[in-house]
Amino acid sequence: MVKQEAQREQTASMEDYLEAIANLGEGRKVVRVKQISEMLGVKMPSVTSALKKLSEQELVEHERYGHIKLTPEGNKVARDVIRRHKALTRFFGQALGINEETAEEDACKIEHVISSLSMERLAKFVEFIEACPLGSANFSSRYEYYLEHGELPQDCSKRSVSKRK
Amino acid sequence: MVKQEAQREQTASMEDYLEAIANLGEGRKVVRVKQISEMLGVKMPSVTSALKKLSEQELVEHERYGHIKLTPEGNKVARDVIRRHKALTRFFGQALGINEETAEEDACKIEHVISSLSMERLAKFVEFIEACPLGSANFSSRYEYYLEHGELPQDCSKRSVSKRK
DNA sequence: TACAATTGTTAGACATGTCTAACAATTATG
DNA sequence: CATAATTGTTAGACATGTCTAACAATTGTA
Repeated sequence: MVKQEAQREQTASMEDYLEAIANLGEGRKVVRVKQISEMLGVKMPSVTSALKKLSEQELVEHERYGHIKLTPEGNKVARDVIRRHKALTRFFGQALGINEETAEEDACKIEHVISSLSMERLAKFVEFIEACPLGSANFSSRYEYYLEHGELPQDCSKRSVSKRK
Repeated sequence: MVKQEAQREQTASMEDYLEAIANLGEGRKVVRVKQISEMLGVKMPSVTSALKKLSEQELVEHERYGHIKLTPEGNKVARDVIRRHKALTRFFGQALGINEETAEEDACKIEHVISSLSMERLAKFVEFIEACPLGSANFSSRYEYYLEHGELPQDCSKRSVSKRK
């Protein structure tokens, strides 16, 4: 029994390659196998092999020893990965206050597995946090208090509940 | 060159097996290969094969045609996966308002890749949202307004900015 | 321009995790 | 309790994606 879905979806690996090529190619810069391999932490033969697969799917143009370039379709996929990546990085960085390096790492993993629905909501969430100074200020200051002290700030209850440690 | 790290980390697959065994074994219920295979959507030989690997690592006790049980170490790993799973489900469900099914799916994927730092923060975030009625009420009502209307509620700015579409 | 250094490719090994087909053990039932 | 149904295992194919080793092309430079 063979999967008969559209087969349009990429694996995490292939998405990584597309993303790397897009990022390296910003501003019409020439993209090299070596750069991709360094960016992704794999050896050059892995890149060559990935480029072959992506060429067959017409997501990448690549000729032996020659140029590497995303096709319009490949670019579309890459842009989408990058969009998810950025939103996730912002979420972990801004909203959760995670350090940049960890935020990046998590974004790199999660970008490949999160559903589009959750992705949209997360993006909206970040937009909201960043755009709504009052809501977010109240929110984040209380949240930070909670993070630091491990208990809720006093103004957190509707009634002035006496519950203190 | 061989990786020389502690080799303690499990793959997503192996974590899934451990998690399934823990869930199926709740309340001392007998765990069967068939159940695991159904729960994870794989065929039985895949389960047998996974059990073999997990036995070698002493995370699972399994004898041919016999009982399947987590070792204390295996249980520890499984509990940790389940903890992440639950926190993520709550985050997507409660905080982002995602439907249960999608929240589950995303949790199942992300639980295997998220860093412990982000995991802790996310859990705290959910705790906060759920525990701080005032902060969260203000926050979520504004957030929901934003989700529904696509623009910020009027009380969102510090100054009464005129910026309306 | 010839040679050296660098970059890229090919071939093939290997690890992981899945599957199907065939067989074996266990369990249920007439 | 004998046989059928179910459950589980083994063997081995296959897909993905990585690697090393060897070789080939390109580029830089004396």
